[in-house]
Amino acid sequence: MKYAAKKTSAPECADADHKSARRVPPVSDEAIETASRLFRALGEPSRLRLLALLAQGESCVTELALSEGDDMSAISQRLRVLRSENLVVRRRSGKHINYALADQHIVDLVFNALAHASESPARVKGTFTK
Amino acid sequence: MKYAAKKTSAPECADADHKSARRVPPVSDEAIETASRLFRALGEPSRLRLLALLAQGESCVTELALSEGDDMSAISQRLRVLRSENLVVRRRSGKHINYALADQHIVDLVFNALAHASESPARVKGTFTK
DNA sequence: ATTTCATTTGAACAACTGTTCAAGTGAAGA
DNA sequence: TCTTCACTTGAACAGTTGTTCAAATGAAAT
Repeated sequence: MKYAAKKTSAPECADADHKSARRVPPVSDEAIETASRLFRALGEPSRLRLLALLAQGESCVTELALSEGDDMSAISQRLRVLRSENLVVRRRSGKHINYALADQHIVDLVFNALAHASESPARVKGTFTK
Repeated sequence: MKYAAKKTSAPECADADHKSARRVPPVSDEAIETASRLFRALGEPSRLRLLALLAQGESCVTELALSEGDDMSAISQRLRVLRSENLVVRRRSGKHINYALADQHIVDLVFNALAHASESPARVKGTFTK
């Protein structure tokens, strides 16, 4: 059974002094949608690896397929979803089509996450933290 | 059919001068795995909304359920996956259990993505750019 | 002790998404 | 023009994941 939003009296959860915190502009539904699509595109090892490769410089499908040890079709499918979220751009160069990360912002996102991942202490499984 | 990794001669794709680019330490498989799990957890509107709410300050399950107009069970399930990726922490406060974003790093990730999403020009569908 | 309140959990089901493969496209070279 | 090369695409299938609901837990109040 769903609750009615913002209806009943507030359940004074936290001690008042916690409600201070950050001042944040309300987030539009559309921004949420867009951001979560972006994250979802990043949320697949096979695609993230591709981005990590592209972070070293642009590369064509054949080359990526070679690095990944997978066929072009598979790579191309992955690049398709990355492209649909504007994470990568392509341009033709002779017989090949080169892909590159779309912009610095993406580079940062990927590196931040990878950096965080490299130093993060594995997943939590227990019931309660202390 | 899969290609053998790093086998055959390189397919001189890009013009040599593009291969310059960024110098990047190789990324471990584990970092990729961890980072993509993190992204996947963020890649669901329902969960991302929860994080956006928590970005305004800690909150209990009842409160979140009220804001979201959904039942506690649903919220709790979402918090479970957020917690399994260390995105949120919980602590008991009387009868309630309060959740909060795990650390500043997460706050940044969420805001960066939301900011980017708010100014990004929708998804690409066309075949070729230019 | 017993009940109640706040939250968690497991299981089932439906929806979604990644992979695979065969067929299609289109630029470049012969 | 015909062929080849590099890449893309649609469709099918399987594995994954979010939602839902009923039952379980566990701290606090009676």
